[in-house]
Amino acid sequence: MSLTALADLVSLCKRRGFIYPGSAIYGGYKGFWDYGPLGVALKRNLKDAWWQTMVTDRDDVVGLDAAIIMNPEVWRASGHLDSFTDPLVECKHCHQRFRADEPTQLAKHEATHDQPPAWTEPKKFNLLTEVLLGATEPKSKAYLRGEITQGVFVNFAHVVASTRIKIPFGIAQIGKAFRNEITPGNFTFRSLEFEQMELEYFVPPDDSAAPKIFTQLQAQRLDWYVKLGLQASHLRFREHQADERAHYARLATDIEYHTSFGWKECEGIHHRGDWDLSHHHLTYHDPETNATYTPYVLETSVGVDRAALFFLLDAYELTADRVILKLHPRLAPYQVAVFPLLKNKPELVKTARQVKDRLKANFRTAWDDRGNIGKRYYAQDEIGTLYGITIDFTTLQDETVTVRHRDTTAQVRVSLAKLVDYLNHQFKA
RNA sequence: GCGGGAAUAGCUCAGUUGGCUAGAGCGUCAGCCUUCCAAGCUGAGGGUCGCGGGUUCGAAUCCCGUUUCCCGCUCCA
Repeated sequence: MSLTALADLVSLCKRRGFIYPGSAIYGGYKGFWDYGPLGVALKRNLKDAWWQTMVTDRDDVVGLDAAIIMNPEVWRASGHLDSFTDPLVECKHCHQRFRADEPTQLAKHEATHDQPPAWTEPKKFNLLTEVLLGATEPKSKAYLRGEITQGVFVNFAHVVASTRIKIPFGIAQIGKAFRNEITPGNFTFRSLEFEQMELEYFVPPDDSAAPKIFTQLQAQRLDWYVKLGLQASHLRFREHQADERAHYARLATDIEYHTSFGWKECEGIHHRGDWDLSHHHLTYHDPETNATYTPYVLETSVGVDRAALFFLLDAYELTADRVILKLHPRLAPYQVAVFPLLKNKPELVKTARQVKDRLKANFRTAWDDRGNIGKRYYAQDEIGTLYGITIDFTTLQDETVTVRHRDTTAQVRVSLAKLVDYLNHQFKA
């Protein structure tokens, strides 16, 4: 299957209310995006699915929601004030910019010029976003969190003390993070404000056991995407080489998705060792062995906006006569839509309303009575609604409705009494 | 930041060598029609032509500045 062109999706997202450019009426604002009615529904469904798998379904994981702004000392201890920077140099011949700390890339570029290499002095870009706090001068400088992870570490001892959870265990969190990216772009793929879903999993500092758990985590995470409908052939792992790992990582693997603009990272899985807890001077006391140690941390960090983008790209299908968004029932903004066959026949509209009211208790349900029936099918296909329920004149006689499937356009008649069961069965399959 | 392209209605665009009240199709809304796969009928609403300055009797159109978007390069959710 061909890859979805990003421009097609951007257009659909704006037109139908998934994602709009940020601050659009003032000309936009680079690196920021707003989610419309359908986009926020998709994103919420995605986060719910993740929380279900990573927290609710597990006995060894608890949730957390830490503050976005923390004591700046957190970022000093975590190493982000020093290491969360990209030293860049610019080639004086062609003005292209490169990371100063990647000699192989620099050498490769130097080879493309006949002239001797000429680089500008390295310039540091700290990715942390500064904020000024305080109602009166002088204000104090703080930072918007550059990753949500640190909120877990600073609460590690609280969670241990206030719950009865024991290592191995995890703390999960979903929330916004901010980075002064040098070049945002590719739609929502890289933006200055973005949302993350992360699990920090604490294990004993055992160098033979931890990598095994790390490997299991990789497999679990890949499986999550496939179960929610991403094509397995569009996903892959990419191991980080030693020289590209983040400052905290002992092992790092990305889950990447195949886009029209290349294989792009969706999720990072890191073996953070004891980097964070030891820098925050945190230890764990094992009540059974009476030992005290600094646990290792295995982390999985999903970019929610990236995942949403990739699910949209993967679901987008352009056929000869329609656009279909083949979203998984778990993720689609609407699961079903209810139509009166004709809107100028009050008895059809009244019955359709009753059906809609009944379904909305069980499913995310849309209503549409514009134009004609084909138009409504088209419009619902385009936003991923799985089933169209049409109330027609036969419904008034025998209490059956037409159920039309998004992907196949096949129709079956189902009795109103069995409709909820029928749909539940379809969504489970 | 550098190179290239662009900005006119919600979307896709037209707008002549500067010159009538800036247009079209689609979409939206209202009404009509329509007994299952959009693009039938009638009407309405919607734009200080990205923003700021300049030239001119007159600027969407010419000049300067600026912002934003798209493609490429470095940026590890």
